[in-house]
Amino acid sequence: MKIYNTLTNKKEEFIPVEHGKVRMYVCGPTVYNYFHIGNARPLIFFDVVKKFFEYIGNEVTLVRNITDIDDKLINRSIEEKIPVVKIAEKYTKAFFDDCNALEINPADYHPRATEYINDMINLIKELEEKKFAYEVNGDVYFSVSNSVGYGKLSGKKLEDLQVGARIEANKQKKHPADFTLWKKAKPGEPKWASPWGEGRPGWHTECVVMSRKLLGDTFDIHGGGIDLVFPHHENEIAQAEASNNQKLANYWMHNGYLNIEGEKMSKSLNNFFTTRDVLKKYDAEAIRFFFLSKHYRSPIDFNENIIIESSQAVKNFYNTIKNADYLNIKDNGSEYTEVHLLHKNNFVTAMNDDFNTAKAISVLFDISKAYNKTKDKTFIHLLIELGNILGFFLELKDKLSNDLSDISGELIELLISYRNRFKKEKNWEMADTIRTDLKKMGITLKDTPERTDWNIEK
RNA sequence: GGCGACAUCGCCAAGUGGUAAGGCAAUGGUCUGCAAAAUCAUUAUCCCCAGUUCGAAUCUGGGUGUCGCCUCCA
Repeated sequence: MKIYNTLTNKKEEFIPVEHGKVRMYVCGPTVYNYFHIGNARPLIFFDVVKKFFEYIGNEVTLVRNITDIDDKLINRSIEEKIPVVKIAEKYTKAFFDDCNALEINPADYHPRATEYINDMINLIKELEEKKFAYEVNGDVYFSVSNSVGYGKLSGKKLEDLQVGARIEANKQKKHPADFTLWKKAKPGEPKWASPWGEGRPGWHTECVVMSRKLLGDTFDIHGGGIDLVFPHHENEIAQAEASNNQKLANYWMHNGYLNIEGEKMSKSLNNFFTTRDVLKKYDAEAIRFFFLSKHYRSPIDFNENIIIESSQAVKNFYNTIKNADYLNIKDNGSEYTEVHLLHKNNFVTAMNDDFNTAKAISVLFDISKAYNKTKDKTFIHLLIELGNILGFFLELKDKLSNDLSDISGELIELLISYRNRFKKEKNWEMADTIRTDLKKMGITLKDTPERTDWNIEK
C-alpha cells in the first residue's frame, strides 16, 4: 500500500506504527455553519480510506474533532443573537445529520475542543516552560523562531513568510509568524480560567492535544484539506515536536479543493452550496460518485451537469443490480473463482496505489459489464462487496424496494396486470396509455421476458 | 515578491518511458409489439515550441493559460 505523504512530497510505502492497526486523525468542522459541498470531500474521502483499511484487514481508529470554540462561533453567536454554546449545539447536530444523509460512517471519536481545555492549558504551560511560548498581556504565543524545522510540511521558509503582507500586523508578537496558543477573553466572550488569566485556547493547539490523547504520541495518518497544510498542520507539528520531540504523525494526507467555476469554494468567498441543499436535489451516492471519480489530491470542479452525469452512472449500476433481481438471490455463499478474483485484485491494486478511487470505480464498471454478459450472479455479490468500500450500495434493500404503502403498491400491480392483459390481446394503445399515465406520476414500467418491473423515479 | 499545483475525446476522467482505461452524452446496428434495460460498433496522439531517447501524454528547457498557498477556511 502506497500513500502520498505531504511531509516528504512522495508516495511512500505505508507502514503503521502497530501492525494491523491504523490510527488516523482528520480535522473536523468548526461548527458555526452548515458545511458546504466542498467540506464534504474530506468527509467522504477519509470515510473511504477507513473502509478500505478495514477491508484489507486492519483495525482502524478514526478521530474527527469538533471545534466548538473559536472566533467564528463567537461572531456567529452575535449575528444570530444566541449563546455560543447553542450555536455549537445547533451546527454540531446539523453536521451529524448531514454526514448521515451522505452515508458517511461516524468516526470512532468525535472529541469536542471544549472538553479538553485543561489538557490544552497543560500543553501551553509545558511549551512556556520549554521557552517555546511567551505571554503578552494575557495572550500566549508560540515562538516559531525557537522551533527547529518550522515549515517542513508546507515547504515554507520563515524568511519568505515575512515578505507576505500581513493584513493586521500584531505588534505584540516577536515574530510575525508566531501564532496564538491562548487568547485573552474580551468582555462577554466565553472564557476559561488559566495561568494567564481568563481566555480560550487557539485552534492549532486543540488538534495536537486531542489527537495525542486519543491516538498516542505518534499516530499513523493525519488528514484534512490541503488548505490546512499551512498554517494549521504546520503549527500542530511545531507544538507537538517542541513538547516531546516526537513526530506527531507519520503520514500527512491532504485532499484537493472543490472549485466552483474555477475558483475555490469557501465560506470566506461566499460562493458555496451547503451539502444539505445539494442533497435536496441529488442523491448521496451521486455526490459520492462525483468525488470519487477523481483522484483525491486533484482539484475538482463542481457544477450541476457533472452531478447529473454522476447520477446517471450510479443509476446504471442499480440497473444491473435490479436486472439481477438481487433481492431474490437466494444463495449468498457463491465462491469467487479466478475471473472474479481478477477483478477484485484490480480493485485492490488501484486502491493500494494512493487510493486511486477513479480507477477502482472503473473496475466496478468492468464487473457490472461482466455480469450483464455472463449473468453470473457472483459478479453481483462482488460488485456490492467492493462498491461498499466506496460507500455505494449500502442501503440496497431500501433503494431496490419501492417504498409504498401496501395498498398503493397493490394498485400499481393491479394496473400492471390489466396492462398485461391488453398486451396479450395486442391492444397496444391501451397498454401504452397505462404505461404513459403511470410515467406521468413518476412510475416507470420495464417489461422483461418474465415480468414487468416498476420503479418510482425520484 | 516567495512557494506550489494543474492543462488528456463534446463533458468527466485514469494513465510517470513502449505506442491513449473507464464513465456520461452522441450516432448506427441487434433484441423487444413499442418503450426501457442489455448488447455490438463508431468517436482523441494527449495546450504550444524545442530537446533527450530506438521510442514520450509521460523526462528536460522555454512559452501560453488556469488555479492555489503565504490571513480564518476542508
